Amino acid sequence: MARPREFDETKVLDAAIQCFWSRGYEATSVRDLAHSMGMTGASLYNAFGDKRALYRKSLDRYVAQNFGTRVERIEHHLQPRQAITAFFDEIIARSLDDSRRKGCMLINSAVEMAPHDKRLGRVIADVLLEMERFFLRCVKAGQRDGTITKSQSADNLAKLLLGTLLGIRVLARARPEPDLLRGILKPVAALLDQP
Amino acid sequence: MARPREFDETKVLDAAIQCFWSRGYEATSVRDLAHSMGMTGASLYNAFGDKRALYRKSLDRYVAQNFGTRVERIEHHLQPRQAITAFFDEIIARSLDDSRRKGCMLINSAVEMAPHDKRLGRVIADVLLEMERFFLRCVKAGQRDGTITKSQSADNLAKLLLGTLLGIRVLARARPEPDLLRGILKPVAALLDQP
DNA sequence: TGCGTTTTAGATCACTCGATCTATAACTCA
DNA sequence: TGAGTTATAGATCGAGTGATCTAAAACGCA
Repeated sequence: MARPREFDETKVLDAAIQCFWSRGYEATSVRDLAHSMGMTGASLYNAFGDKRALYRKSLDRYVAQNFGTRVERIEHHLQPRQAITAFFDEIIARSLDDSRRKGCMLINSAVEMAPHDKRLGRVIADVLLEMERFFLRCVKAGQRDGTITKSQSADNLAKLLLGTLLGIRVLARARPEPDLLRGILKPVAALLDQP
Repeated sequence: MARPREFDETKVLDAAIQCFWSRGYEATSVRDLAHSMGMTGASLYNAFGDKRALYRKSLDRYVAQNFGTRVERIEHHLQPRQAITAFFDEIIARSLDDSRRKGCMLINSAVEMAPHDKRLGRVIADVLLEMERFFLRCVKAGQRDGTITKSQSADNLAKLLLGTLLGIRVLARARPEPDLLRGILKPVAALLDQP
């Protein structure tokens, strides 16, 4: 019983993601956002609250679209050891095919926002914990079916995989060299495969 | 034959480092900097050029003070395998004893600045390459004296150590948990020690 | 068609941004 | 001491910041 919105919320959120993802939070102005989202500042504030709330919504959607779907797709279609390989192959391919070096928005957030915004910091930490749990499920399953080494605890191997993921993603922003990123992964893979 | 500066360049640079380190480049204003450095904006511009040039000088000094001296100290006083352990022990201790979660200014720069500032990006990439070379020297020496595995190439092991370093440093900004950071390192150490 | 509601668009708020100007103060050397 | 040089302090520049206000436009329902 009132005027409906002229914009598609998911579409304008995707535009906001692109802004925040490539420039970060501080370097993105509300005018940049409004222009890219095809709306005026007033509409933006009316629909999303303030800049920080818009960032939170953008990050939530980014995580759901990128991490959520990928984990589900990989975990349901591959054996545990292959799931880990596939996950990292995709990450490395993404990092190398990223001409603007945007990296991963979640990890960028972990660096720029987590220490200064308590609430956002918790969200980010939770997602990183989910990632660790994904790796942990893969490692445990792999240890059960004999495709992953039992020489190290599943907990520590999962933590190593999480750390390796962040390392690759961050390093790619400054040194997006195929040999470097793949070289990091090789000893890790060898460790997992060790009898 | 003119009026000498009233400030100590190294002291005001240290103050600038603290600003940029804890808040990042974009979120730090020139007024923040001038206040922390105990000088006016005009003097700041006169002495350092502009904000970006000041950031470069701050980062240079940060790297020289933190990375340069640590590498030299560790590499000259310890055996190669112990040097790697000591390096990471120090990094983890630093990450856990960092109540404001500032992390590593160089790695923060790699995320915030490297993709958007070509010149600074090269500087950062060069330092990361130096770090890789430090690890490479340690690994090669360790492989020679039998304290580090030869099951993996020294190149890849050095890359792994660099990636692990970045992973730990970034993860600590969102999840500064002792078990997590130490857990990452354990499988890496086991891999190095493998016969 | 008019009422109530909500979203628009554009102007504008006070403030802060990086950067600069001017005038004064502080020094060296002749 | 006075000429020349440089650093200082404070005011201020235009542009841009996040956020808000007002008024017009677009709907559903009576």
